[in-house]
Amino acid sequence: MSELSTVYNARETEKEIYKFWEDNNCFRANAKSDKPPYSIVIPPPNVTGVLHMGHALDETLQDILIRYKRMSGYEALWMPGCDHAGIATQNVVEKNLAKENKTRHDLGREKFVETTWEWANEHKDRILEQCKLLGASFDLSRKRFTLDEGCSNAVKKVFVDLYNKGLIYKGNYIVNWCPRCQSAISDVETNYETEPGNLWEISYALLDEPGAIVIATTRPETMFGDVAIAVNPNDYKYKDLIGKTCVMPLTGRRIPIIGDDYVDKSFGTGALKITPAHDPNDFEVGKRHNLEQIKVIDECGNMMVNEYVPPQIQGLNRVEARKKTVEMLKENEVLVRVVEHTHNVGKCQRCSTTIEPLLSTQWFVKMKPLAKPAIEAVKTGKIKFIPQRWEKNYLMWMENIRDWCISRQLWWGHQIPAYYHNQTGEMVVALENPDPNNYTQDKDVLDTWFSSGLWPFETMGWPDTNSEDYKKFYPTSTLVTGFDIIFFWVARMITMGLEFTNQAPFSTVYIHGLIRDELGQKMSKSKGNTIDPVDLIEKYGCDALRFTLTYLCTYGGQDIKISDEKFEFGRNFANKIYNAARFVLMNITKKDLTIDYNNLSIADKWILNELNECTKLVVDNLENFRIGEVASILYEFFRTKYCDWYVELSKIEKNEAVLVYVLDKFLRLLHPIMPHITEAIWQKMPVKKDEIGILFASYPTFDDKLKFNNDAKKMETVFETIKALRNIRAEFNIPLGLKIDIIIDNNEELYSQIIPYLNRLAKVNEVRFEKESNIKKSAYCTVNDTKITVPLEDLIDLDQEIKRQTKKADKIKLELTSIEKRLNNPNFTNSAPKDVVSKTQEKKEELLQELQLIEETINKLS
RNA sequence: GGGCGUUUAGCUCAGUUGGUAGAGCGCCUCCCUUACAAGGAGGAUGUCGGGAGUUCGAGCCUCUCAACGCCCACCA
Repeated sequence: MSELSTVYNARETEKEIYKFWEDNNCFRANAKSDKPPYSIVIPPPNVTGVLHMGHALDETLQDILIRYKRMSGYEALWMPGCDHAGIATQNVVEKNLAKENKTRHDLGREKFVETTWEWANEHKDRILEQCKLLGASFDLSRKRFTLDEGCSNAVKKVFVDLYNKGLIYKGNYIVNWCPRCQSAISDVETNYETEPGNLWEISYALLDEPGAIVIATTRPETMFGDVAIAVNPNDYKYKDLIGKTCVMPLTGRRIPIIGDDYVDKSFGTGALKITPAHDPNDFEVGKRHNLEQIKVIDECGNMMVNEYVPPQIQGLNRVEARKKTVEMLKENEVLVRVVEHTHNVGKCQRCSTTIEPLLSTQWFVKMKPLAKPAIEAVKTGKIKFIPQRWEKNYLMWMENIRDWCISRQLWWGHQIPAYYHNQTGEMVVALENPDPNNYTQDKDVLDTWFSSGLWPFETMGWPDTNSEDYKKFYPTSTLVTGFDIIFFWVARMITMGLEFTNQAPFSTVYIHGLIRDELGQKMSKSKGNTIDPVDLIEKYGCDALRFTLTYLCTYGGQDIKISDEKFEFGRNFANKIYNAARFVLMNITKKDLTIDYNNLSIADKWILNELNECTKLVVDNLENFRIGEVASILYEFFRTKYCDWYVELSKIEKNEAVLVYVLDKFLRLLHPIMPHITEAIWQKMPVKKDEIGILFASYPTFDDKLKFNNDAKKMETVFETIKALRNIRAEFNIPLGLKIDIIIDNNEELYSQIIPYLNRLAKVNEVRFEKESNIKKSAYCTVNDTKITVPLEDLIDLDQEIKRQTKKADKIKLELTSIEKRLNNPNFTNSAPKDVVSKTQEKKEELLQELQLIEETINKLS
């Protein structure tokens, strides 16, 4: 903190402070500590990732919880790390190769993986380094990578165990195939987009008799893989055709007409071509009817070269193939009509390429048995979602879960620990290759989410359940993430955690909203609407970024709309704190700053009471993950209570011990949200410090000895009075230089104590206590049961004052009417709780009294 | 098709067991009062999306309608 500048230099301070924490190893958790554990594992950012606003929010919230618990007597561990991000990383490296006109096949698998490791090692720390700019207090000495040795061992063990339990199997099924990634992807990695398309109606002639059956399809090129035409058995139009045979146009292949309930009579023509090798539903129908599976599109998205595909179409890519097929159908006059039809098309989440449903041999996890305990854990409350509504979402997905396709035809990732005998083809699933000379490992790697599903325990040393970290920090406490990866990640961690550690991997899942731009749109590079958190940090400071995000983060987990300017809010607050602290510290003259509880002014008691109330609220809200509320409570307390009133009052009469005490506690309360500025100021505080930094200082809690409710109430009266007098000054344009006299008709004991406050804060000259004042040319204000007269002579326009008072009276009358209506209603007085009734009664009396005072005033003026 | 969310001051949004509304930004007036103009003082602004119901009393609970958004399913 410079003594000169009135503007807080956030970046300079933040860099200095973060370095101080790092140099002192402040974030290193001690597995041998006696303190109770509190642990969070970071949602591992992709190694390809660059810090974005989503991370900024997610990391900030985790850091707040970690710092809060660290100050509250817990051994807090925040486990950092990165995800190897199979497809994403492989894409990046392949793109780099493409620049040299090479493909991964030019390098070969071994060399390619080596190259990818090089790239990963170079970039592995990039995003975690960026997280440091956010003030993250994670323990980098424990940093992990989902592809490191420990994680690899965990993955192998889990795979082998699941296989041995019969929960992993290899099978031939329809998968979502991305022709660009050249890999199968899972259902959750497939997004559906609505696209305009056509419904082509094609006529298949009946065999050996006149007539034809017309089917409708959105993918005519797959017709060559047809093995049947299906109709609904209850469809009178087609009923009689079941069992007959028809002839496929263009190829002349004969296929049966079958009946199946799956067919929707009302859609299209009511007749459906069955292509089991290229459509998941057709696959099921095909199985029910023991039909052949004919693959006609290959893994590159090209039409296959085989006897099923007409020569003109063989080898064409699927787009050209469709065109050509339609053309040929037209020529053969079997294209009945083309109907425009918008439909949903599966896209690869990574590269947006249209998915090709494809028959393929893949590895799957049988999810139903694994899901069961994972459902129970949430239903019984072992795991709680905040906000709770996400539980429903999670349960719905888990209850309808389908098997998880875990094999990927990539080179970057955990290679599947299945080994095939070179001669016999016999398969062995084991931790190690049983005999490298005779067995070859499965070529496929595992879905990235397979290893991240183990993240909470693989990072803690599992499968070594005796490791210190595992014993101390597992299960973890809270998981913080956005709702977009509940299925991808959270659900899988829960299933895997329960299966392999017999414990829920965390007890609370705190789900926050997503960051969006001002218009509520998702931020994306292609839209060009991204805001770079690093830029914001440079411009406004990290604490400002954190505070603003936190303030905007509501309990309901609503998405957060941001724009650059919104962060001025946090910056301004930081600046305010800096200046207030500077002022307080500049004015400390005493060595002994112990509070003398026998010698406190009502102002002192008021601020201590307010601090205490604020503390209670902050702690309650932190415990309940109402973090946005915490930010707003602290903002309100500091600005409107501490700065606007207490510090102002201290210019008149100060209690240095209380000034410092409140600032100290406030800094501690705020530290989890704004760690740097609070640390920087705290280091300069003249309080006894047992700890190296505020990050280890004890978090304040509610304290009975700070309860001063009565004095606090009196002080509120004082503030009311000052505000009322200021209001008079403003309304009658009384220049600040011109002091006013006031006449007070009541409550002399209190008012005589606060004359200096009135002098300074309302520019009052003389205070007189008189029951009756006869000075007509006055402005009036009432505070509770007290009338205050401000003689103004020529400064006052009496008509204006009458208007002012009448307006007030009207407002009170309006409120009185409503209150009286309530009180006169026997239903209210009988059925409402007694304290509500008595409070209403009190309110009525107060209003009546005030109204009386005002009416007297009006009468006098008129 | 199923589920969820949102609708409150010009804008962005709070509002925790139902007791008649708040903040930030913006706006108007005044003030460079020696911590802070990234500040201070004062002020204006709302039939709480529409309708119905429960209740003594509804922004909050129930039903219904509407608009916008999201998720799941993927009827060729």
